[in-house]
Amino acid sequence: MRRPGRGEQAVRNNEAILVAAREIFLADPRAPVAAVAERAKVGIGALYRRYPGKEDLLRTLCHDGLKTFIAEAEQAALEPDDWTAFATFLRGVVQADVHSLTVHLAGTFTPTEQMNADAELAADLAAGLIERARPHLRADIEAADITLLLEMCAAVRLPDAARTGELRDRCLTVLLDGLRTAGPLPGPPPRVLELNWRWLST
Amino acid sequence: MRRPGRGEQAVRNNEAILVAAREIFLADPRAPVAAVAERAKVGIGALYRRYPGKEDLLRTLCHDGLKTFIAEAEQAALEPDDWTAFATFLRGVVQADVHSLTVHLAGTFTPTEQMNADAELAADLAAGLIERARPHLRADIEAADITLLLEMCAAVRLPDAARTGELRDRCLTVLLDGLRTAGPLPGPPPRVLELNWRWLST
DNA sequence: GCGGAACGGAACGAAGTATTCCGCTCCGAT
DNA sequence: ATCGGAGCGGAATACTTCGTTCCGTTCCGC
Repeated sequence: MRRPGRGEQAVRNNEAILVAAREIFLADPRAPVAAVAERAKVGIGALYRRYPGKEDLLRTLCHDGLKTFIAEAEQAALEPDDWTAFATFLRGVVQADVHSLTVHLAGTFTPTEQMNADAELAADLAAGLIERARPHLRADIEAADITLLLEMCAAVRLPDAARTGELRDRCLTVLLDGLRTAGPLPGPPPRVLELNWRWLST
Repeated sequence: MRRPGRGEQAVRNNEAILVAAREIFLADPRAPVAAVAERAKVGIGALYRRYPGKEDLLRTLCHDGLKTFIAEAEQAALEPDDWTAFATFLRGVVQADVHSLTVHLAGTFTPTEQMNADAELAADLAAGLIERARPHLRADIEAADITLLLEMCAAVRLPDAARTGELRDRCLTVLLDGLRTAGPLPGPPPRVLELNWRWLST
């Protein structure tokens, strides 16, 4: 079912804009919309035809990331070995770079109802994986700690995306090994509200 | 040796501006200069009397961070136990939040010759501490890896500075434990040029 | 050929912000 | 008392930077 000419271009643009937006906004969350259009090799008009405004584009991007997170969690949950499931989950999420989106774009748009629901689902799935892995984890690790660790991995960032992935995997390995040791951790674990501050209005 | 009146205020402002600038620019590297003045309870004029332009302020701030880094390294090096020296160094640097400055402000100004020299000294001091700790570290850790781990800790950030410090310590503990385990790490370690890309001109 | 869907990108207007400028205040010396 | 000027505050200036709109053009499908 091949779409010829203009129609074909339109379909390609749909994709190209999202890919470009991801690259641009991951590199700089405050980048101008025009930069996305340029990267996508598309006129600004073509972009605004699809998204009523910048905020909608950001929202879509972030929601996509959330869906990826959920998909990774569901995928990893299929793994029978508890620790492997947990590690696979973390590696998948880190490689997908989901948290860069979340961390950088949080607060730049108001989430939809659907996004909130998905976020809750995502949290539940993650909690399940962590619970399964708990026997292998140091005693005082909580789910909220994992969020923090994921954000830490997202902080590893180079101009070269592929290399960034390699280095993140390297860092994540150190973290994972650190999660299995026995000693106590200092201070109380993060509370949910402490992790969600980016979303608080204003 | 008390300085009365205007002179007293001037001295206080010197400090107030730097403290305010640190807080403001750590929270948002692109914050307007006016925000610093407001936070410091100082007129913009008072600020521009001291720094010819925004870039000079940022440079000063970053250079101060570099000096802090050096001081922490020298301080930690006094510790006789190799591992304790290493851990003390990392905890000190993380608590001082040096890397937030580096990571966020890199590229917003051109470094002075003195800064480059200090940066080299800092690298040497850090390398010395890492070398001392090497017997306790997993085999394939390199100095450049430590830079990355410090940047990761800097990514932990909350509105409340004190709480941020607590959580960073928590995360750093996981990392430190991960650094002592035995397994191999995936991928090649970061190269120096990969870590310095933020400084490359435009 | 025609109509309209889709495009590209110039132009517009609202913000935001680095820096300048100037009138005012207060200290210290004469 | 008075005066000079160091230091201050913050309004005004002069741009720059975007988000968004608009319109002429292109290209299919009929």
